[in-house]
Amino acid sequence: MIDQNILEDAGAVLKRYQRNELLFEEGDSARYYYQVQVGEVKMNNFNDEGKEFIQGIFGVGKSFGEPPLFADFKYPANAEAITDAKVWQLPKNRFLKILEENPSIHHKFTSTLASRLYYKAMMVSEISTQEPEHRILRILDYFKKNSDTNLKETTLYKIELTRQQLADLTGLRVETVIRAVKKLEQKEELLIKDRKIYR
Amino acid sequence: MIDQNILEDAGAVLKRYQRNELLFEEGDSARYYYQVQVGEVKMNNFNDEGKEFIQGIFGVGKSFGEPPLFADFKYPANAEAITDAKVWQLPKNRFLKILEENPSIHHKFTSTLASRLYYKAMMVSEISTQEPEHRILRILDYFKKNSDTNLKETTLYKIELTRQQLADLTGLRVETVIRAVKKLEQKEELLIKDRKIYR
DNA sequence: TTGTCTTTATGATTCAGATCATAAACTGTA
DNA sequence: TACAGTTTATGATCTGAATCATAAAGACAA
Repeated sequence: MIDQNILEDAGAVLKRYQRNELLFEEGDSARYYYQVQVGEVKMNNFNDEGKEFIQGIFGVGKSFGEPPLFADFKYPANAEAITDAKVWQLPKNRFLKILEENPSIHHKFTSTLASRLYYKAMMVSEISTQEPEHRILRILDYFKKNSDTNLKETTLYKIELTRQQLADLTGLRVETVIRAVKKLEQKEELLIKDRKIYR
Repeated sequence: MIDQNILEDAGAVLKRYQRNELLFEEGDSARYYYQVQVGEVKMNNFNDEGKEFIQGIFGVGKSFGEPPLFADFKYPANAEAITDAKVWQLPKNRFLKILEENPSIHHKFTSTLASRLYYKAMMVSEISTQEPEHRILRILDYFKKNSDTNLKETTLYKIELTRQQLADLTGLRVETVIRAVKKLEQKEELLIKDRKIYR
């Protein structure tokens, strides 16, 4: 995340998007740095049959879609507003200039990329070798650990994801997630209250 | 990749490993920067039933295991020598000092991380939504495109991976890879000569 | 309060890829 | 040149998650 004042000074524009609106598509050239001011944005892929896979969900203060600004490739996924949103948009060259002039900001982005690699390494390994219940617990724990609200390990964390989103994040089907979540509730690995999952 | 002279000046040590020897394990703290001088190293995970997933294969000149040096987390996977190998090993703080003092090197690593994110985003999406043949073609094309030997798109590229490695990279079983590869040969999407795959 | 959309729920059936079993082809080496 | 280990190959069977079908519960707006 880059400080709002720095963004404005560099000439960033605050764009509005409606729920379900696309910010960019898989295969597009990367021309801007994006940072969420209000709302939520997801990055996703669709296969030939229309099955969705969610690469990541980005909330307030989070940036996304930077990798192609650092290396030379097209977007590997789409970006879509999950809710109505306001998103800072800064041209690539100005973004890179900020990094050049601020080694500490550059370092923070390197660190962000490293964390995302960690998440992806975890997910790809889970998806390719682990069963549904295992995958779901893993991602729940990841979201809990990386939530902004700093809570102890023992306190319950409310998962702000639908069963469908959990499915699209873990490569499962929504029915499978529903059934797995119920089993996990029976095993007391999680709690369901008002249809919401707590872990 | 960091220039050998810079590595030596910074006090890097060239370590020897035998085929199948472990360099570090999942869960270990990251204390060194690693760069392959001779041979090949893979990073992998095993699930409870012992099924392997290969996160990446790193040949001569390639570095690996840097992400936890930038952010604060444990290794998400093991590192194992595929062949007898010599690997540069440089303590974390000296590695970070090199980056601080050489913005261009820092930028190159950011770019490397971005490329790896691209690979992982591709693989996780493929594995979660695509069929075996599709997955295999995707990874073959990726290896072809990223091979050191610069060849045209039309020339044949020899895949230096066993069926088992392809399976462990794509989350499939070796029998499934063998069968899928044969089908792809029939469809003339690839060529098999002396059991080797060409694409 | 009616109607539309989204989300969660549940049972029945199907099927692709995993698993199991077995062996041939090749590689390296003692 | 025999032998142990690795890699590729192939058929038979199994199984867990996908798929299909259907509906109830909740959210939201008109």
